[in-house]
Amino acid sequence: MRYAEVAVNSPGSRSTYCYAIPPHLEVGIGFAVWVPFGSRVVQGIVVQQNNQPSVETTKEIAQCINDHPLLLPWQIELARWISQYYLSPLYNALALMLPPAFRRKPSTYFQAVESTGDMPLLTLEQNKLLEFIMQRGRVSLKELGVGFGKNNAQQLSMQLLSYHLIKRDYKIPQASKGPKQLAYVSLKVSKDEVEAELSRLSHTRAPRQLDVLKFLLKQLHAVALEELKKSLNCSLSTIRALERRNILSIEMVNIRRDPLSHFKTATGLPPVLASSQQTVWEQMEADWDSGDSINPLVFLLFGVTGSGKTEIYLKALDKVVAMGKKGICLVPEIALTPQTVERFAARYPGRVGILHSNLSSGEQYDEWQWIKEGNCDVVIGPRSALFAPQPDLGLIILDEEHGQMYKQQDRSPRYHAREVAIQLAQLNNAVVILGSATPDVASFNKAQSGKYRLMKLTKRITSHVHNQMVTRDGKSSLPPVSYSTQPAVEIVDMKRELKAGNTNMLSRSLLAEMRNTLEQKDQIILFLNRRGTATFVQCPNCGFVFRCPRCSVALTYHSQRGRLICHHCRYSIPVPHSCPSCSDGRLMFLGIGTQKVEYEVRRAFPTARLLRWDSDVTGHRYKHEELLTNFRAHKADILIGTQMIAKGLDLPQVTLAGIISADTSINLPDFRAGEHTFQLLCQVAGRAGRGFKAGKVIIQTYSPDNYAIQAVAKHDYLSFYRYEINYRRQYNYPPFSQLIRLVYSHTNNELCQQELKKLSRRLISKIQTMGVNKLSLIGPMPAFVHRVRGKYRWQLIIRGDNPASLLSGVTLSTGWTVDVDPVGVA
DNA sequence: AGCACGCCGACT
DNA sequence: GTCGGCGTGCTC
Repeated sequence: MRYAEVAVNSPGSRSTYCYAIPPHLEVGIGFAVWVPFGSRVVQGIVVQQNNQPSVETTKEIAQCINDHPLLLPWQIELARWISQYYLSPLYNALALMLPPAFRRKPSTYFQAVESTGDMPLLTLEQNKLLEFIMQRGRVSLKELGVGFGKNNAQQLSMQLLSYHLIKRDYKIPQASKGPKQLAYVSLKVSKDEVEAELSRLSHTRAPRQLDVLKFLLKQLHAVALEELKKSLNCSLSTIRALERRNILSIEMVNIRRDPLSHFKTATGLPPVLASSQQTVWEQMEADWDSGDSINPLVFLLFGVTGSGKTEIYLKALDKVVAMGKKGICLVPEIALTPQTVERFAARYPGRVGILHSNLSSGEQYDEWQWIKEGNCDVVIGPRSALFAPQPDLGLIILDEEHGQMYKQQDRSPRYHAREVAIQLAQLNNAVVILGSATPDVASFNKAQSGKYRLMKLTKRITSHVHNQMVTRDGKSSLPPVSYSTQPAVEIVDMKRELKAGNTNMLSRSLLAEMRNTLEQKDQIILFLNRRGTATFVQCPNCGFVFRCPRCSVALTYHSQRGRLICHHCRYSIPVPHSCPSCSDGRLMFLGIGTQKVEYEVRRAFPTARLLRWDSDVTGHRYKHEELLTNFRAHKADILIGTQMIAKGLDLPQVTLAGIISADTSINLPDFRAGEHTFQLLCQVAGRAGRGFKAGKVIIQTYSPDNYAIQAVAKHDYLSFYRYEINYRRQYNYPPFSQLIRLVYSHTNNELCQQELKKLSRRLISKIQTMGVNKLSLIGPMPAFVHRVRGKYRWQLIIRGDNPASLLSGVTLSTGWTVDVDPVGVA
């Protein structure tokens, strides 16, 4: 007998379970299988095979899900690393690499059994259920739940099962997603035979059949059945009649639902590299080719916005493809980076794969399969695209490597795409390129210490992306590459503005620059990181603030819907007329949001055309692209938006970027607040002056002396970095230590605190017995978002060289989540 | 995730 | 005295 170690799809199962492999099953490492687990049947992945069982009693693997292994050994190895590093169940890590729509849930069925011995005494309800089952023959648990109540049906059936009056089996649903198929019609006989048929038909009363044959004769390829019916306005029976006589055939053909089909891709020629790019590329190639390089070879491509990083990515991809290998390119958010996709698609027409959750599950399935078959030279997508089944992986690119989106926050495994990418590259002997204008402080630190190769692109190249889209004949010439200067940045002290009597959220400087820009017929973007007209509603008399009863965060006023909305759980109430606490009717709508800015701008510039872009603009898949296209086509003068407008947009006609308030992000209770502010402001600032005209940036703030804001004004990453890295060293924050965040969530706040205290005490005593280990605890404290969906959240952070060591042997009860290398305050 | 076991409050 | 709530622990 052979045995398999199986990672099963059941939360909390940290490692694997041992199952016997029945002789008739062809099972090996990487196979997906159905296994009995407790009273259920669950999906599992075979990660190891042995001749001896690892436990005394084993069950047998029920069934294989596929007739071939789904995962390769190196993928299992990668999953093991993720599981170990991020302290997540192995199955969760493996699940990252499984095909889309792999997940299935079997349903339980019951059948009555011929009773052999004495009938045990049954309760009334048990009898009723048994009779129901006997009547129907085979009944699903779900059906029983409808008639008897879910819990009741569960219990009763278990009782009957223990009396051996009924038996249980499972029905595994069909794989939900297969390739999409379309019916195609093609002629089955030679041209001469068709001609003969035509003349025969012309004597009969079958003009429709005649039309169909004539139409098909003119076609070179098979015609989609629907298309044929539509263009000839004929019915299926007409076509069927011809099929019956073997003149034509109807066949199902696999269709690839191409998510790039809506892109009008013109083939692009590689442009001549600017000398700054050339220098960097030569250096990279030298490192790359000098075989003795470390594995994996990681480049940190540090280049200001508009310095031409994408062209370097394409060069690297060219090189990898020339070696017969393929690449993966990660972007922080695919919906917001259509330009990157366009650039790759233009250079590799038909050879670009796209994977992201906005695709329908059918599209995801097709794309996954398409990639697995080796059809894509590069796969572009968000962090999950890292697990695309790209064969012969030679290159992994992380664009905007500092992006917070690269960390999976909401569910286990809470992995960071950068770290996993490096691990993945090591397993495949691939090269990693981390690109950023404002690298993660930890990444830059690694580059400084020589763990990564630092490549600098310091010069800004005037945008020539649009001219680069030349036609297929490639005759149009490229404009000469030129360099442009960084935009001038002005910091406006809003305290002074207030003292001068301007209570408007738009400072005098900003208004003046906006007027100027509009006169020049240039474009403006205004950046703000909040949404809603007012952040919160407060009573001027007693100070009461409207808060979400479940999440404890202030409710946000949305004028369009006329409601106060909780941004965490979508709880909402109609706009109140008076204070519920003191009945005062003079409620204040405080704070600023994109809608409020829009209002103010309209008042100041009534004739300017405005576009507003915030997270309210969602719903449609291509809404973002549409909005961007409109703005780029200069159909509006001013774009007002949140976070989203900061992300890698190339808007050549924008010459003014205004940051309404830099303070929101800088005051967040997070050790990375400075870094995030710097990165955000740099990105916004980078939007101005990407074309041939010089740009201008205005930052409004109440803390004009803050180091991050000062560094943005000087376009000086290095001075920011030096300040930041000293601060991190001084307070022993990453990269000088590692953090693990433990969050406990429960409906009872007191219980939460107790649980935290319990664990905290236990960990403290463990630190003492382990000896001085440079380990410390931060907390317990309420999580930044203290209450979500009716549950309170408290957290405890372990800080040290190896915080995971403190958790070995510690089993956390349900309600705990573990986040290794947490980011943000979420 | 389910499902069973086990320990404390409101009912006949 | 029991029914039933949920906190806890286990599943090869």
